[in-house]
Amino acid sequence: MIKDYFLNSLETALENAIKDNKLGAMQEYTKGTLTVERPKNPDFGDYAVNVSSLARFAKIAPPQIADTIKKYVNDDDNKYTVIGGFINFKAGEKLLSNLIRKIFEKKSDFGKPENIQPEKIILEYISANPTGPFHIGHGRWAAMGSVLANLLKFYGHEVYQEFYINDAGSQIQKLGNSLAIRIRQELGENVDFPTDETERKNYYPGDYLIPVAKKYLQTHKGLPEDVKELSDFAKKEMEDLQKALLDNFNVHFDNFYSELTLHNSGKVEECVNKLKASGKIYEKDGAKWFKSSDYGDDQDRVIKKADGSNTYLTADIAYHIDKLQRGFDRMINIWGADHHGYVARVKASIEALGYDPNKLEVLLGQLVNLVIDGNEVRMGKRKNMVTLEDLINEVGVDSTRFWMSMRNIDTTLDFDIELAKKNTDENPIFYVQYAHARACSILRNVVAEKIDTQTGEKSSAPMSQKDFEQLVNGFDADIVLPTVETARKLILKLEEYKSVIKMSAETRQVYTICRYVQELASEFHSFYNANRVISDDKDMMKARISLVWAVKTVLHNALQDILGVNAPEKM
RNA sequence: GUGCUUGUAGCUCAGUUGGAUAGAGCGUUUCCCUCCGAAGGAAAAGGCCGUGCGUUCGAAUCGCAUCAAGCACACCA
Repeated sequence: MIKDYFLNSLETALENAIKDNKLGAMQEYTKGTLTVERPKNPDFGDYAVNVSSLARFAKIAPPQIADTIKKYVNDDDNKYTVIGGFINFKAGEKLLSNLIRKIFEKKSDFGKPENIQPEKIILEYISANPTGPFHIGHGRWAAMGSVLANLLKFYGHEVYQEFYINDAGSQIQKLGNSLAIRIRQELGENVDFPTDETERKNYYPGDYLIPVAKKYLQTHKGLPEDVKELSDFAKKEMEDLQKALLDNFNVHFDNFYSELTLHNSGKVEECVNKLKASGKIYEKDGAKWFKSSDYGDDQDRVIKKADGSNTYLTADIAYHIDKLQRGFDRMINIWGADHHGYVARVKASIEALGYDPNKLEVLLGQLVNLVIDGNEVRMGKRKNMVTLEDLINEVGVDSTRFWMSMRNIDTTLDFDIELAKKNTDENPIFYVQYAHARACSILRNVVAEKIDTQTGEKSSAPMSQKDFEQLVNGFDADIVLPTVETARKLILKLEEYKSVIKMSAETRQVYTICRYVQELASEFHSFYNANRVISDDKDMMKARISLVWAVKTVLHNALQDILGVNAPEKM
């Protein structure tokens, strides 16, 4: 790639200069000191290296170092200029056109790194209670998680996506009790949820259990003797609902892991025993405590309550140990920021049980605010609850996925419903999809008969289908040469794709892909407005068609394969 | 009170790991279709990078302090 080529060229020049002893005491210099950046001012060039970082080794002023290195560069195809301590690089036509050839060669693999250490990763996200519908906050984890999974897979890792179902504990009983009330209401009884606030907390008074009650009565006469039967019924219904929604949202898990099976299999008890054996458990006030403070947690945690039951943490420890025992190299969890206090204690338990706590990587995500009519509506309050399903129905799958992924995970996300619905450039996903559709449209017109709207006269297509296929399948780098100068910025943006993928995958920040795709679309729209693709100049036309095809390919890859949204050919 | 996250243009946010004159989009103003999708493009205006010290050749970026916002501090899950 262009960037690597430039860096390589400078590094060899530098090494040769050192060999000739032109740069003073460079013993401490190690390869990798030089980094390539984009110059702020495009007049300087396409890429630049600041040699100031070498000054502390060489004890020579940066401009002089730059001059010396430049003298050792042996490359006539590209332009090197020195300004102050910077060596600027302007790629020659050959290098630019080769980049386009690369896209033609690699197609959907363009941007994939050549040699990375593949890891076996288990990615856990959403992990909600099966006690109700998803809210919009879950939507952020769903979108980000599935995009991250796509990204890491594309990057070369093996990714296993898992959803941990919190189906044990008191909330399931609450669910059953709530369903019981809904069923009695269906049977005509005059009952309702308690109005007293503290008592009401023992129920889920949302409307969503009404259809579940109706469904239950289709196969059952009335209330069962044991409320557990209702709990199980409602739980199953909620899980099915959640799974169906995820499917519709283009989020696909490899496994749904039930917390309950963890308890029933004895794995939780086993875990408690192992912790005991490690000597990190003590008793206080009738409960058993894990000395997590020995491993950096700010206080110790209860592992077994005074009544003999396990805490949520205990199960979660067992769950993470189970992941490790299944042989994963790395565990990545996406958790809401409200769980941040939880990270230290889980890591502590992993370490106490003899595993490497660094294998667990927790991505803490800030929450989502809904913006309606320009006003922020804070989520979390029950009365403001908007379900993910409502949101998707309102703004669509693609827009929801994109909006949920487009911000840094560390910042609270303002989801503006009105904007996300718009079919204009105010809505970034639309802008990007439009660029793709426009590229497709041009490629269609290239091989289509032209009809004059005034006279109705038909004229032959600018290019035959056969010639077009030949162009796309047997690409020759020289073809694109005539348009390289006019498309410099666009080609450089295509070049950037690989490093965006790399950075995004390594920092687990998926929003950079969303940004990139907007920037590429923007460069493409500019190019389109400045240059006619279809023209009588056959060489120029071929060159520009190749370029449009390359842009379309990269947009398509990023949209469909990574972001999991449509790359429409028409809209 | 303690911990985590965030303060950058009127609004929403980037800032490639410390480098050249601080960057986009929206909004505002002006211009661009006889012609491949104007659902687009070109340009202008708009900044004490929350505040104050410090670290060094050099800070939006690192450190300390401080102010403001959000979240969390259970034998709940």
